[in-house]
Amino acid sequence: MSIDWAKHSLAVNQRYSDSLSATRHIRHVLLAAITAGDIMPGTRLKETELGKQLGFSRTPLREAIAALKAEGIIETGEGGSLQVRVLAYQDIHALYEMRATLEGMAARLAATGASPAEKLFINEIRITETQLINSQASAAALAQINSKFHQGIYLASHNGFLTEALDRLSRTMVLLGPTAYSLPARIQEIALEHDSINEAIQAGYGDDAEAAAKRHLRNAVKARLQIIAGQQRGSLD
Amino acid sequence: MSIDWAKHSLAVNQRYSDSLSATRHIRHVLLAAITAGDIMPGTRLKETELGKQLGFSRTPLREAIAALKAEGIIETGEGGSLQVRVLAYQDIHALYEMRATLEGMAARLAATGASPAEKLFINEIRITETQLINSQASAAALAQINSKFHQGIYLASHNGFLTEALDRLSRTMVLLGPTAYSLPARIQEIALEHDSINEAIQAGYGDDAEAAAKRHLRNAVKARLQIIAGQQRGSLD
DNA sequence: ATGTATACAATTGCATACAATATAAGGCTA
DNA sequence: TAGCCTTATATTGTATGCAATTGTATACAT
Repeated sequence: MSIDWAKHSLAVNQRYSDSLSATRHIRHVLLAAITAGDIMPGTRLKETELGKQLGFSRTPLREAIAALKAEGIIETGEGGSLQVRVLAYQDIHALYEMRATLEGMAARLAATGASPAEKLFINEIRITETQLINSQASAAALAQINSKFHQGIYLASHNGFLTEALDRLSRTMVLLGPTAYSLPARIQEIALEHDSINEAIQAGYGDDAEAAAKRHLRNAVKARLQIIAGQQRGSLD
Repeated sequence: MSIDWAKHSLAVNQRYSDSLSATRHIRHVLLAAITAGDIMPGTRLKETELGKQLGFSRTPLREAIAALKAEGIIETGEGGSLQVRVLAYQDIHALYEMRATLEGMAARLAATGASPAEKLFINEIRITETQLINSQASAAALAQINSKFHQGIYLASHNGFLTEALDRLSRTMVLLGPTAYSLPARIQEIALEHDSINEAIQAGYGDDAEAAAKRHLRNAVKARLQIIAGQQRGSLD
């Protein structure tokens, strides 16, 4: 059975107006497929097969994979075979620990150094988020606005390396599976936590912003563990 | 005029016992050449030329470059041409700001979570460093032991993502040119700063370790700015 | 029946060949 | 002479083919 590559491919083409090179196109499509859960961690990827399915030769495919390997999304298994990276249990803690530190840093920098326009922008996203929650939007829509909120803070930090590191972590996070928005109880909590981050940023309180962001992430781990506990991972395999 | 690739190639082969694939070999050689200053930021890299000089075809070369692009060491200029990344002045601050946060985090985690063996290991490196300084070792030797000291702390943090992020930053730092060990006055300062980091780690004081690491990095920026100011960058280019 | 060796198939790694695009030079016209 | 279009060259992007390595199945021996 095969994956619906056309869907992801189309989405990427729309987003980038068909202007991407094959290598970059493939990279985005693979990330989209992993994010969507079409390819699970541990899945073995065969170059010839993938190339045929995606409609590209192996050369750009291999370049895309080289980039994803450098990012830690794809890893080489035994004997050089390719597979989607499998995160160990303790990796989850390490991942969130990193995010807590970096999100804290970003929130602090946004609070102390964001321009008025950037603060307005962040605040606006917060308002939209509330509206979406109240109108009971889908988990996907909420995840998207959540992503925008955080992204807005990253950019307002005015630190390209920080932004890139956080983007990278986000891409790695997709290996963990469904987002916290699959937990109804968590949605309201997230809104409140975002609120305190936003308020600290708007007021320009660096310490508060950092603390709020760290609290937010600590709670996120908790939610994540709950999700994992819910997935009964059989010992077969 | 050409670069002495054989030297770097040999060094890589020795370090990895010729066991690397062409792609990885090339990646290491390119990094070594950039670190050594044989290829300066902004230098245009031509695939055909590089491939011929390195003795590999363009395919593994391009894969190595794809990985380095993903890491932000190589960038694509106008029209898809390749060049070694050029860091802007403000990038330097962003880079050190990131390192300060992450080194602080690593030092804290090392202080609170390192095993006795790890603490001993870090302490031993510190002792070796002092001996090297007293025997007036070369800047290269000092840079190497410095790297070991920091690496030891990274590993003791028991956080793979943090270690990787810091390694990545270190690799990006080579784009800045010569290390701070080219400043004689800075050498003693570094030793003292390392000492306070080490002491806090040995004592298990997380807060102190983080603070000491951040101080260390703040002073490092200062030294870096001094080096940059020393390089008269004429507008002749 | 189980363990091992060998042969075969599948897959990755690398090299060469071709296509598309950008850069630069030269000539033409205003 | 300046500006622009054309063409030639250089360089990157993609495809295909071959070699080497690894995984797997089958047959044989213990």
